[in-house]
Amino acid sequence: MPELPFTLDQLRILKAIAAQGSFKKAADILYVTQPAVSLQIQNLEKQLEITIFDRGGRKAILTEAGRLLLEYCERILNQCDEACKAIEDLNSLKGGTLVIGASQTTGTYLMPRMIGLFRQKYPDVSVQLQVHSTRRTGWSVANGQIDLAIIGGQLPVDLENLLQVIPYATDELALVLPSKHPLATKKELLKEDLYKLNFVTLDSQSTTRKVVDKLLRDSGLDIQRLKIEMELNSLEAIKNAVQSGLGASFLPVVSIERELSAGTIHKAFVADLEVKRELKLITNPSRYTSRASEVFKKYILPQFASLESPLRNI
Amino acid sequence: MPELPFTLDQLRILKAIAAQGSFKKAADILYVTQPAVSLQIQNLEKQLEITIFDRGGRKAILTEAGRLLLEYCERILNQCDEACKAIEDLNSLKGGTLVIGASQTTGTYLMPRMIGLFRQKYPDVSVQLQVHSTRRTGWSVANGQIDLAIIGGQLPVDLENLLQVIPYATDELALVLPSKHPLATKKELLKEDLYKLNFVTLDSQSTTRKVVDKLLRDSGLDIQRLKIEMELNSLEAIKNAVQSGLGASFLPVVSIERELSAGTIHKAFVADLEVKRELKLITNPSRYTSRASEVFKKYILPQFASLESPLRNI
DNA sequence: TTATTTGAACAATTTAAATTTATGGAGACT
DNA sequence: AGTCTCCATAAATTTAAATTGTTCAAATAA
Repeated sequence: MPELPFTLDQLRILKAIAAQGSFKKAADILYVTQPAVSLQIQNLEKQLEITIFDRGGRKAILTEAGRLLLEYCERILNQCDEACKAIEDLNSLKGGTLVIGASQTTGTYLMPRMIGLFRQKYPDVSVQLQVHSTRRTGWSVANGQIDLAIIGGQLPVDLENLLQVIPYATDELALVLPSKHPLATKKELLKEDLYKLNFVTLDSQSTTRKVVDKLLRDSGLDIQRLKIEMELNSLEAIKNAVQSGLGASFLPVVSIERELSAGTIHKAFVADLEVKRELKLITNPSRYTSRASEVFKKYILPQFASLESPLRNI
Repeated sequence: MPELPFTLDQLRILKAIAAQGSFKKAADILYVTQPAVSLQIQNLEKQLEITIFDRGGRKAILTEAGRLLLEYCERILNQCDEACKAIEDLNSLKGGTLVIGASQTTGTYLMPRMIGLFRQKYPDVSVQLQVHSTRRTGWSVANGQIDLAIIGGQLPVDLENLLQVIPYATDELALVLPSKHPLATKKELLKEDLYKLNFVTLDSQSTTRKVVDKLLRDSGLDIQRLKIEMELNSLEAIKNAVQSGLGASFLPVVSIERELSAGTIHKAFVADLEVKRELKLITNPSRYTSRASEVFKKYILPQFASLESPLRNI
């Protein structure tokens, strides 16, 4: 109801006249006819109940009220230009924020590399990485706090239906032993051998632990018979424990690349046992996808995706 | 040429939706229908090539780009409101500037009182007083540097036609003597007595001086025979000179009110001689008249105008 | 001076844009 | 499921703005 007493077009015209000192020249610059300019200024004067220009002589000269209005006019138009520029920057990825979610594993070992690559190409987009449980990450994606996320665990069914879940990569969980362990010399272990090992595991709440337990059970192992030396809540801590000879563990291969090449840890093969989990990309299809998110999904993720991932076929 | 990518109305709608969290509620508040709101936002999104709202759920939620735009939006709309307020203040005389011109005499003795009265009623209007020669004042009024002026001299003819000249008041130029002067005792002087006096006058360039000379000449006096003791360029200086007994002078009565009542100066009457000049109000009819100027002319000036002035009949 | 030019105002017509009415579809609440 | 709310869409109407053509006044030039 509180009608605005002027339009941006009118302000633009006002500015042009003030700059040119003439209605006609302003009209030429704005690519309209002179009467259009006259009318708009007349409307402006009528609505504000002021006289803006002295049109007596050859030049149009601002009145006091006109000068006052012009000041605001310039400020307003400047703000408009700035707003446009900001929006353009956002569109061309020269600004904005990308919020990525990840589980402990991917957040620690995969994301830093991806984000590095992204920031190299778009240094003006700030990226935020949120490492949380699969469950919490799922909810954050659902309500828009996170643009996209990669998870390794299973989503609650309600979220599963709400979100777009795309298979992204296979994360192998390798059995690792201290490099000086007696069994480290064997080329291939048997499942039975596992019962002889002392395990250092993640705590039983963690998604990764649950996944490992399930896969071992599925392959016919009795996980109750496995000896658990200790439970830790950090992969790094487990790695250190294994390297110190405290026991064996199932760890994501991405997390032990460096230790393997340094030879400080041993990766064992177990016959007829593959402990693998699917990493999945989750997004919220019912929400706006930012340009940054779009680009990340299209150009960054595929470079790290496994060959079978749908993301490869873009 | 560079078309604006949005209108103030669109920004207003954007703000309302953001505040209400709903297209419909925003429409209600703005007293338009819901489709009008939807269409405008769609136009905005199309023109800026961004998505502004996530319309999935029950609430309309801003996207990142939307939040960015909203920031600017609020700033712009605030500036608009401020501009309106400033203009309103100007209209209601809660702001603005009034520039008044005056000659030495009126500027010194009359204007301060008038301006005081004006400022008492409209303390928010700043008033500027410019004391200049009649000629220069006339030109300033002509080209709009001065809103209105009161002059005592004769304008050049070209200006006379260009400007509106209204008789304002009669300024009597009284013959004043040192109070101890021998002739100060006489009830009435004769014109002949003037030749016996030593005069302290304004310098010959001043308008007041010219007016006095002309009037004396018109009344049959030979101004060559008048003895001029000295020429000063300030009325105050002349007053002091007269009080010190250095000579006589013709001074505007308005400038010696205080001295007369204090008895430090003597006002003499000369038979068959009236030295009076017309003070005139000049304005520029072809220029915009500010509200302040209007009010000053209408309500302040008449209180000091002589009975015959047209200003009285308002 | 008169003639010519230039800039702004005015009126009527055309063109464009925004709003409304009416309707359909998707999600949320009972 | 059924209903309700909210937003999108389409066609029609209303409203506003731009253009064309013309007049008028002031400034410039002959």
